[in-house]
Amino acid sequence: MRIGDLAESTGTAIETIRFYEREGLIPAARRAENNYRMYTPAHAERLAFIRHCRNLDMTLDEIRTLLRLRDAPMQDCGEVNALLDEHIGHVSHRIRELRNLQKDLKALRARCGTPHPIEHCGILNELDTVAAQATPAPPHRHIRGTH
Amino acid sequence: MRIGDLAESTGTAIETIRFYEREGLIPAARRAENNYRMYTPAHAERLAFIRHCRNLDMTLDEIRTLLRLRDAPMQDCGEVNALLDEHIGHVSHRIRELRNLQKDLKALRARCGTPHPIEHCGILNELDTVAAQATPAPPHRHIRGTH
DNA sequence: TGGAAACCCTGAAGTCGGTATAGAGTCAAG
DNA sequence: CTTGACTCTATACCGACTTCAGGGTTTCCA
Repeated sequence: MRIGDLAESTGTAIETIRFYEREGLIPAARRAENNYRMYTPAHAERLAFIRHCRNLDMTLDEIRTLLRLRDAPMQDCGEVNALLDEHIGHVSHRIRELRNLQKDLKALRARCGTPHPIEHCGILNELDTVAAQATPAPPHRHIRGTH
Repeated sequence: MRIGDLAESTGTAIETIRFYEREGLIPAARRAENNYRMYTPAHAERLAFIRHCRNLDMTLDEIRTLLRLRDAPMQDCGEVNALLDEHIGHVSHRIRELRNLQKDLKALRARCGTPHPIEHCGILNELDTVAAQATPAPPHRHIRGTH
């Protein structure tokens, strides 16, 4: 299986696969004579696992931990449970934040029903004067990922 | 007003102020003889505006647009309304996504009530086998911003 | 058979919104 | 006169990729 096939079968961009290899998330593939990467079903399985975790918005570090645990089948899975619980907590927290944000945005939007000259725009005036006490956003947040 | 005063009065890190200057969000400050940046209340106002917008999770590009509109008080503010509506749409969309995510995560978590040996862990098995059809996450999402 | 299209490779830089660090200059107080 | 607080520039770093430049390889179709 070549990298394009693996990409298609797992819904992953080719560059992302090479990136995961560099990051050590998937083992380096055996190379064919022309230096093309050749993959086995085991690679596809592991990559599918990773993509599923990414679909659940886990970080690559979290996924690395899960992979490590998965590769050591002797221990018990308490750590897996804990990681998942923590992740669920992160998501809940972010949802609460975004709901507060939404409340503020809608209140702001209500300041201006129909277009006015800009100098009398309720929205810009509010953004000018009001200190932002509600939901002070921590740095490095993304609402949307595209673009 | 020196940069430290401006930083304190607006709750902005000094490095962030210099970063905004490089990005063209605030005009370059006049320099004192010792090459220190000297700010006026007008700078503080503009920076407060920017920080308020950031607290509402707007991108720097969105803020640039708002600043441009604000600086041209002749036109009407229909574009301001539209930008805000679009932003509210982004936030709503993200909340819906995260709620779906949360549903999936909780279903996954329910697969493993108490620790088992890892090879029988319901969570890892589910992550292995289930294709991720629910909420396929677009790239570049952050649930949490800290760290 | 030839040449274009489709695939693959490496390495490096760009994205976003900052944060952190190194190394140096400036200024006021003790 | 030295200590500490403040400022400056320039550069690198964060996550999770994406994009680009510049090349090699394979496959398809006329």
